[in-house]
Amino acid sequence: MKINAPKGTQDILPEQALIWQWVEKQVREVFRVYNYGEVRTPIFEHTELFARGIGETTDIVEKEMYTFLDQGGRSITLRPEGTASVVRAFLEHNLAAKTGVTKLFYFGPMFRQEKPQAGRFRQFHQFGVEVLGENSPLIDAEVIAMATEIYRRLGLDALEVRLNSVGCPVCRANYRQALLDHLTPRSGELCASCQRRLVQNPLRVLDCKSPVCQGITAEAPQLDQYLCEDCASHFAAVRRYLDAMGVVYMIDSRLVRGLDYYTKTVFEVVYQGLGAQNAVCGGGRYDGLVQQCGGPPTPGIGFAAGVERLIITLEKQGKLPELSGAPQVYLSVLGDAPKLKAFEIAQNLRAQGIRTELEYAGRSLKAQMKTADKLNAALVLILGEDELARETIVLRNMKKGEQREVPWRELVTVIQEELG
RNA sequence: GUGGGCGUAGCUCAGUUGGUCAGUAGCGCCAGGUUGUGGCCCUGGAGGUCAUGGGUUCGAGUCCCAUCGCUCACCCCA
Repeated sequence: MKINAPKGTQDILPEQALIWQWVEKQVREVFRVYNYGEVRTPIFEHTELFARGIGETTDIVEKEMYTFLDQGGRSITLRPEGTASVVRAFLEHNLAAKTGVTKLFYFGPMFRQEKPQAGRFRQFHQFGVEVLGENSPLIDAEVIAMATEIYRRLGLDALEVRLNSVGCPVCRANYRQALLDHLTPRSGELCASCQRRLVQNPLRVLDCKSPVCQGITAEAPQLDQYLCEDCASHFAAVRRYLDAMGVVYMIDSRLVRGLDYYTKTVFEVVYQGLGAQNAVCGGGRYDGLVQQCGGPPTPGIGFAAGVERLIITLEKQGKLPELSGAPQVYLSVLGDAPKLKAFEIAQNLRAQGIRTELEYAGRSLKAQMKTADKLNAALVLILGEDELARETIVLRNMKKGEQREVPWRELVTVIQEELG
């Protein structure tokens, strides 16, 4: 029986991997200039971390986690997101003591047991940042600007930044009550899922796609009218800074993200061309999370961006870069006698940093040339018995279709010239 | 977890109302047309239990059911 990759997972083959490497390089460069340090946390954690950090009643914790008992009977969970782990590491190593503000980024796989669809996988990859210990709205604006900078750098356009504020626990509670007062009398008209949301997380009714529910919530009180003075002025400052930096965004008062820990600023970057799963990046402020994870009161803000969705967007926009995995040199060998010498030459070229492929099987020259052509090798070297006797090798420039015989000792220099 | 669509060679797919239907198809792969030379062209070749298991029928890739897989959407999210 043939074994396939588990549902919702995928192999990234060499050709695709070039794109991944390129994306990762660009992303890392942005993080570098913004002075973020990388943190690599385990991909599994004690289940309790996510339960407490993300929120017991979120969909992620309730039904999407890969959880199992290890040999010692401890409950372990494959991380469904990055923030909880980063906060855990931040506290565990007391990073707050090292600098006033801690700016971290991560890049790696996440796991959620959902039914796969376009742009959604069970193992998917995110990069993201977390800033811990900074209250200033300036950092909110910087984090959002940095996210847009990444997409700009990758050449993407037509992305939209959606921005909102969900307030703090105090003003959100007030709003929640006001919303309940408005919705409860009309609960019978809401769609089935919203009737459930009304009990579990009323704010989520706001971003229901059902026209009926949208109609009802259109007349509902607006969250921004309930923000307390601190939250309102923070939100205003964030917008002011974004305006000043020239970041284009739209206020989306229905934007209420699904994770419990968000406070004040929330935002998403979406690309409409992606279908139902159109968010390429989501984040916000989480001023209560560190404390909830057992640390001192510490403000935090961050975002997470999906790599698969980013690459799909690149594809849809035709922005994939031209990347080559071709060898620079293909070394053809004719007959048995030159084999060892050919291997020596190949090893020498590799030591010089020249990407070199070697014929292993001893096929006909024609077959070897075809392979070299297929691999898109820039140069082909041919070593047969004649060349072996003369201590030379034939060097063929595949693009020009020209070739000449080169003494072994000049080979590296000549190749470097040919490769430009 | 719920619903829709799909499942024929490595890939992209033909395959007519069930009766040589298993394709001379394209690309790819291998070999040959050159004794030591690619891209174009020509010739030949390998490769499929038509996802799997039942059923209907004289007869099923073609109809029905189930299972599995893929896919899209809902839920939710990156």
